[in-house]
Amino acid sequence: MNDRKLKLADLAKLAGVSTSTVSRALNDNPLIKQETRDKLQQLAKKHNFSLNTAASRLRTQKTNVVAVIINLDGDTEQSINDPFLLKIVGEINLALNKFGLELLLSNSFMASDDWANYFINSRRADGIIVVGQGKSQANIEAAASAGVPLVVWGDPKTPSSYPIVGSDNYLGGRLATEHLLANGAKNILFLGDPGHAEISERHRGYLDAINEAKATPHVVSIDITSSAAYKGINQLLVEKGLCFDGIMACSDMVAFGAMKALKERYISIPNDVALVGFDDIAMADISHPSLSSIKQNTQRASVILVEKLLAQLAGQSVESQVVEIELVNRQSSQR
Amino acid sequence: MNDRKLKLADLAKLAGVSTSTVSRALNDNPLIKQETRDKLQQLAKKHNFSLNTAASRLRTQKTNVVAVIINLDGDTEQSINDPFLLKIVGEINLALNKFGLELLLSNSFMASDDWANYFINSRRADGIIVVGQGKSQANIEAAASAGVPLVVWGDPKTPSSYPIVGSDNYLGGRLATEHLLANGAKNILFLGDPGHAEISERHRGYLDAINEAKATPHVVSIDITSSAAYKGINQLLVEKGLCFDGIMACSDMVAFGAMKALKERYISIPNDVALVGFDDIAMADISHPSLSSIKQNTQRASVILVEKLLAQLAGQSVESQVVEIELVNRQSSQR
DNA sequence: AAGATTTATGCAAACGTTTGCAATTTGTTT
DNA sequence: AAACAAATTGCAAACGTTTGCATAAATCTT
Repeated sequence: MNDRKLKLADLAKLAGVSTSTVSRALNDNPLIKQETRDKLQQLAKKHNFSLNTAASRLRTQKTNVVAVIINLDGDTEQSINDPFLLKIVGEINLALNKFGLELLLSNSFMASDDWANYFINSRRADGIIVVGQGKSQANIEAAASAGVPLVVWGDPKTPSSYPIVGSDNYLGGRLATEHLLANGAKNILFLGDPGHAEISERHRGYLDAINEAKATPHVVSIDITSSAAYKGINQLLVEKGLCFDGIMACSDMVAFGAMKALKERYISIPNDVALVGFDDIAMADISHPSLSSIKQNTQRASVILVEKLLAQLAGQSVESQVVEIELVNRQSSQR
Repeated sequence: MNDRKLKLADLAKLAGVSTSTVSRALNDNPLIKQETRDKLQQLAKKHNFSLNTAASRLRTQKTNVVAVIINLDGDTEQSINDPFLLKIVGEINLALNKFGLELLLSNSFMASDDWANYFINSRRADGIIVVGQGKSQANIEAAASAGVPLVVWGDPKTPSSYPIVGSDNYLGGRLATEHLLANGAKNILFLGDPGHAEISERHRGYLDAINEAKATPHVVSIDITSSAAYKGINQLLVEKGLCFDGIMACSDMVAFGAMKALKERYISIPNDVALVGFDDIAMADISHPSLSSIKQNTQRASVILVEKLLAQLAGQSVESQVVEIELVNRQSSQR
């Protein structure tokens, strides 16, 4: 770094014009003659100039920043390490960049009660994307009705005053279960936590499919982590033996936990037990047997989340939206 | 939201004091009488007041924001989905929060050449944490010597003018290999890309261990993804048959790719081939067989990264640092 | 009890942009 | 060529904090 930081005024002096002109030129304002704009933009590039965002945010009252909050329930172990959550964050980041926005990441602020205030009132960000409804929707509802620009990744069918974007979890649960039934499974376990918003929908889908097939539902309610799944299936096997021949797991990580418990007892997947997961994380394809799963279109969902947030910031009213979902058929359910 | 946004001046009027007093009180400045401070802080809380960060950043020239850049090589497929990279980001976020800093996430800006300028000159962030050296260190070097406050997660033994924090990759490679040798493996493959900074160190460790044991090294050079590993091992098996009895994989994801190829051919792990990965991601524990791996202490590393960045911002000169590393012994290498 | 300290508060000038309005230049019409 | 319209630029006032310095109030000193 040669000299100290240039400001707009310095650049203006260098070019022999006013700061207003430079400001407008750099923002490509058509008020300024094209020729002047080009010249000034080149000059800026040459001197490695960039606007002071603090000043410009102060003046415009806009930040072009979106806060992304990973909303983990305090009482679950589903952690920041969950590959699916992190995948979503990655996708959201790309989507935001596409719109010229930046991503302020937060995973611990949801706990403090005034998170909305913290981000919005303080003008740290223009809006908030919450990843995951968890069990505590009241929290979000309060912020939304207080006027905080807010969109949520979660279950779009949850009634809410804020827009929720997410997969058709009901359909996902149904598809997975029907697929297991079609592959000859009769006693299908639902493995997950039906108290959790998104998962309760998957559970509904599971139940409907089971009932239509006149089969018997059986829910193993566990915390949504692989280790809880491992323990849960293990315990079930110990207590009741192999009393099932299919598992609909509420996430891929949960499915892997179950898979481990089964493999350890030499129970064949998919022959003895057929297995379908949810999320279609990278690992699903690389595990052995590969894991059939319900694929959520996170990429599309991320773009929609951002669009809805922008629309909301522009004063439009926005609705929840379902994004398509797809069964990816792999070895774990094939027979 | 009832009325429009409060500012410092409004709060001051409400309390019947000057804005200076309120400002100082909210920043817990000892110039202000304790009693007054308490009173004003309560008032602020009551009215849900928070400072406009744009204004305060403009005035103080500090943002308390750190930009985190995920540095992916353009030509590798090691993607934003790599669980390990994302895990690190999560840990860094926690570490930053601990110091009262915020995290601005970026995974696509490394491509544009003036990223440092973009973040620092524009006062979007006070400093930068780059996750991963990739193959393009020149890029970072240039920024660092231009005076950009910068720390890197990578291989600390790489000579550099900027501080690098990371695991003892050489030792990791050595430990993994020695462990395989101790478990009776004679022909151990190194699976990974020795052109990559961190991995080249692991490779060195591998080589030294192999040579000391008077064994023969064999490198399968692949892109560091599970699918490349899968294909690589598959191809090797097709062309030369089972010509090895141990694999040191340069990451867990790579190990899983290899594992799949082996399992598909009913090659037993660990009996026919012993396997050790690197990173110790969550999946290592839940796979079957569970994957032995070299565990990187990402939590500690993250704190150190932040501390070093802060020290650098305070004008101190900082050095690269190695964080401890540990072999986690699981089924995939046990015999 | 009056001066000398110490403690607590207020004044006002920055920080670097953006933008409504006024002023200037250029082009168009009669 | 004068009068008008359109295009281009500049002036100056915000945006909401923080902080050096000056001032006022309280405490101490002799």
